[in-house]
Amino acid sequence: MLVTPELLSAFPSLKLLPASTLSQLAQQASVKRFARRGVVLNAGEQEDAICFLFEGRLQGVDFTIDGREVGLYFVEPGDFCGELGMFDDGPQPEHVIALTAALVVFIPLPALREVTLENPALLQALGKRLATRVRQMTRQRSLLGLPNISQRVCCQLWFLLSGHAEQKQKDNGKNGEVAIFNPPTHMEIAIMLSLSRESVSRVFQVLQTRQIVKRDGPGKLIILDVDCLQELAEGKQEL
Amino acid sequence: MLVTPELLSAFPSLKLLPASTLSQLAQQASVKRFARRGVVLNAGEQEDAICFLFEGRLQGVDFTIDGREVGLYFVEPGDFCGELGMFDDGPQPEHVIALTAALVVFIPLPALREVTLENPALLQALGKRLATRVRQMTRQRSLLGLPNISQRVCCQLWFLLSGHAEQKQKDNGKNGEVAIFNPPTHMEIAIMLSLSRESVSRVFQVLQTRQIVKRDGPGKLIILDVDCLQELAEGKQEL
DNA sequence: GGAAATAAGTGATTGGGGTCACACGTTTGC
DNA sequence: GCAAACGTGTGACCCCAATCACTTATTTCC
Repeated sequence: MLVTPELLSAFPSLKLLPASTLSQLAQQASVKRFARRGVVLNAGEQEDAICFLFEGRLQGVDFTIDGREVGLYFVEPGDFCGELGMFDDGPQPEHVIALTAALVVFIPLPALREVTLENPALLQALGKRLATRVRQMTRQRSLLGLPNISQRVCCQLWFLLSGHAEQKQKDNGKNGEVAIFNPPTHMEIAIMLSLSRESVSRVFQVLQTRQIVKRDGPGKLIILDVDCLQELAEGKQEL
Repeated sequence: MLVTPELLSAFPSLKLLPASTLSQLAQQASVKRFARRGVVLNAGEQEDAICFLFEGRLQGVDFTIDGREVGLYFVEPGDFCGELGMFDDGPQPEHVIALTAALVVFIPLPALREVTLENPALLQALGKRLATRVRQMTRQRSLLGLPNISQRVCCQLWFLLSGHAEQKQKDNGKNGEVAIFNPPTHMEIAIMLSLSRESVSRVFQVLQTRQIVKRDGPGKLIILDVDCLQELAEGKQEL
């Protein structure tokens, strides 16, 4: 599949580049389709491109030494991943897999490096992404320190909510309802929080009977009582 | 206290700047002494400077919502911290406190930003630091997923070892001995790993009776059996 | 130097959450 | 359309690590 400059300009971080630069990048870029569970980036390998996600949903995952999967972060359309190599040539620290069928644009690192020489703004954008990532990881890290299990789960839900503010608000226009779209499965939440799947399931059970959240089919989790969820997340209230 | 360009050039990431730039930065920089436990950077505040550590030892710490302290990373002399603001103007995500008396050089962000316009290499250096940080956090994160407690502790020791490779090797010249200098206290290890202090203490007890590690006064932890520690860290051996 | 704070060692107790073992509904994919 | 895979709900059991409650170094700091 061919990559057009127009396609590239769909990405916020690339939009600021001059048209000539974009078409130059487009020539070296390639597009790849991934099936659900497809491996986009491999941990440990020195990847030679940054991946810009056009459609679908990716997740950064890691594996503990004993082989258990650990979810780290999500990549939504318009976002990118694999940017670490731009700065230190080190290996990709975590795997990136497709949660749904996905369309990914690969732009080789050397091409991008060349561009950054004349466009420090791009370097700045990549750095900003890294900074965001560090902030996210710090938040996530502090989550794992919580001794109370339900608080951990509620906090994670809270993060998922604030992480997708755009989506939430779009839906807000309809009837003020707040929801998480494509919520992680219980298993995914469990590995994100170093819990067992059953424990997550039990917490959800309580949240549902208490009318704090409600499932609306797969792919949509409605938050009925946002304030309560926040208080649970902050430990001001016990479940 | 006055900041000289020579002082600044002691920092690897600044050394690559031209002398004129350095003296320009030096004029705007300031030095501050901190006592043990002094607060160098405050979480939540939009700090306006990057801190270069000249001497002493700093630690990035966070607090869980319920008020417990969580150790995140260490800053050693020559290194810096507070670089996140360079990229996104966001608040400092975690506190940075002095573990020992420390001497810190503050360089205001605006001054640094100006410099990066002409020296993308500096931006690259800051980015590299961020990248390293992401890698560290990823490793640390995967640590927290380990179900086995002793493995967690051993893994952490293993990280501390590889993190200070320089120090280790310097000492290696003496008699092939491997050691961790200024090791975290049991309490500090506990909060890094979301464990109780007592549990860490008990793991250390076993490690010592098994002659795998040995205390050499405060400030030095000798690793007697590096291979064994590695196997414990990797879960190939049970404690 | 002596008091106070900090670090570390250790046993007893206990309860939270992991694990196991199922049942059940819902997708996915031949 | 049916089987297999996946996601979820739930009870029983039980073990491991947190907690508590001490003691004993070791540092730090007036």
